[in-house]
Amino acid sequence: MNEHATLNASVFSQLRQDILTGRLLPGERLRAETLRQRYDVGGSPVREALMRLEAEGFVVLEENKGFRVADISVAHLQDLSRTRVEVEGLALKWSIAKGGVDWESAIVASMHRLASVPKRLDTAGHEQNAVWLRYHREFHASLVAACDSPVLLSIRNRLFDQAERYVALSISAGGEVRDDVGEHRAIMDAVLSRDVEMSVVLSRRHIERTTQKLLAAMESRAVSA
Amino acid sequence: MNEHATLNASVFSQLRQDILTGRLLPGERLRAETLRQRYDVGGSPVREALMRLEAEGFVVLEENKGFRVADISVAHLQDLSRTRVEVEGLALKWSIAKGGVDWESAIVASMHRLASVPKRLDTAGHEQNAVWLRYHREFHASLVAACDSPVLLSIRNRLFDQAERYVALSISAGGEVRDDVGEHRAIMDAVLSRDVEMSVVLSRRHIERTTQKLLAAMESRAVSA
DNA sequence: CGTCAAGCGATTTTCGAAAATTCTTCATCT
DNA sequence: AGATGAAGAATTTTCGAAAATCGCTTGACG
Repeated sequence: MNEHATLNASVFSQLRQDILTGRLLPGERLRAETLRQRYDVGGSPVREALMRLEAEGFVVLEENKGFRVADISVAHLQDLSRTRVEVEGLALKWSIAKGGVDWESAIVASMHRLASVPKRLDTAGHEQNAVWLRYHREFHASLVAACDSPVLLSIRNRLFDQAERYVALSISAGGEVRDDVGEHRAIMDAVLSRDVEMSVVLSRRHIERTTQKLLAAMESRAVSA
Repeated sequence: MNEHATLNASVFSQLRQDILTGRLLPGERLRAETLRQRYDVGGSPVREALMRLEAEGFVVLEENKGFRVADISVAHLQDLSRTRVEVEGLALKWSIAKGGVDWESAIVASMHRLASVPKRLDTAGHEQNAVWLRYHREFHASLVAACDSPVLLSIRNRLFDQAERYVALSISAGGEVRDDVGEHRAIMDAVLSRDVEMSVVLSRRHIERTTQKLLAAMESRAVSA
């Protein structure tokens, strides 16, 4: 894809992806030598990538003791959820206020794409999970795309990614992800009819329900690796 | 202070401070060699610190072309402000809901400290400006300290720091900062009487008024260095 | 038997120099 | 004159090794 990118950037996105999709587990130690081999680069790019990820909250640095993948916890997921409900709601509100026709069509388009992914996901190939996750992210992104606030959007995206890590971990640990096409369509309808109140409520419920599933999944199996 | 910290951490906080207080100006180029001399360290700590600052939005990296101090703009300040009003309001709401007596006393204490700083600040020593800025930050932090949401708080802090950069730049460019003890006391009273509605409104007005002053200052003198 | 300290191996952190890239200058050609 | 492009300078990016730090083992001593 992006072949001419700098090594640091490449390691950054790979590492980020590996953490986000659960290929690197929460709490896992990130030894410099191991990572250098894994991505076939020197120490500097690795270290720089880790620093960026630390600022984004995907990685934790204990001084002179090295990096670890950020831990997950019930408390953190709940906190994330609470905050996300508010931020997503706000972004939705602003987006509805400012969105035009092209914004609407983009929503319809991404909804269509999301709905096109086959339903059974849990035990099906990782391939399809990845596709669904991508369309799902893009659908939700399209809803708030018109909010016209880079600051708010970057916050939203950060929170979304953090939450998606829990989803990915829950999937990769054998959990099934609900593909509530209906739920998404309801949100879309509310948004397209410019019903702020309803949109925010449905968005909140959507997030809260997902959180409930994730919490259940976390409690069922031992949380710690 | 923290003598045993790692070099990277030291450079990070110094660099951050230099940007936040306007010793390094928006858009200014950050050459590796210059910074190495300035902080008397090798290239690695500098680079790593810059990467972290980039993720925090204080620095911009153009690949293979180096780092620059993040630009400021009217649009960004307005966006920041709008977002901050909402986030700060939410944090206030949650804090009021959960705060106990110790939270209240901490607020009273920091209000007292803030009010103790002499009024005339503009042309007075940089020293006093720094003290006021610190007490000001601590006062506002104490208001939301009980919100019990690390996620929301970290967002709030990030936004606060970004906004403070505009304040510092406006001061260092010769502007005067209003020290509205009354305004702060009004917020405190509303918060301590657990009047969420009033607290949020006053908080909003406080932020918006500051923003107006900053915008005026930005337009009066040429924005670009 | 337990505690403490010294030493050793493993790991992180930092440096200095090599490799790669971008920017500048200047000569050449149309 | 203007455009083109190739050599050289400045700067960023990356590497590999040195320096510093941490954690553990081992052995001495109370």
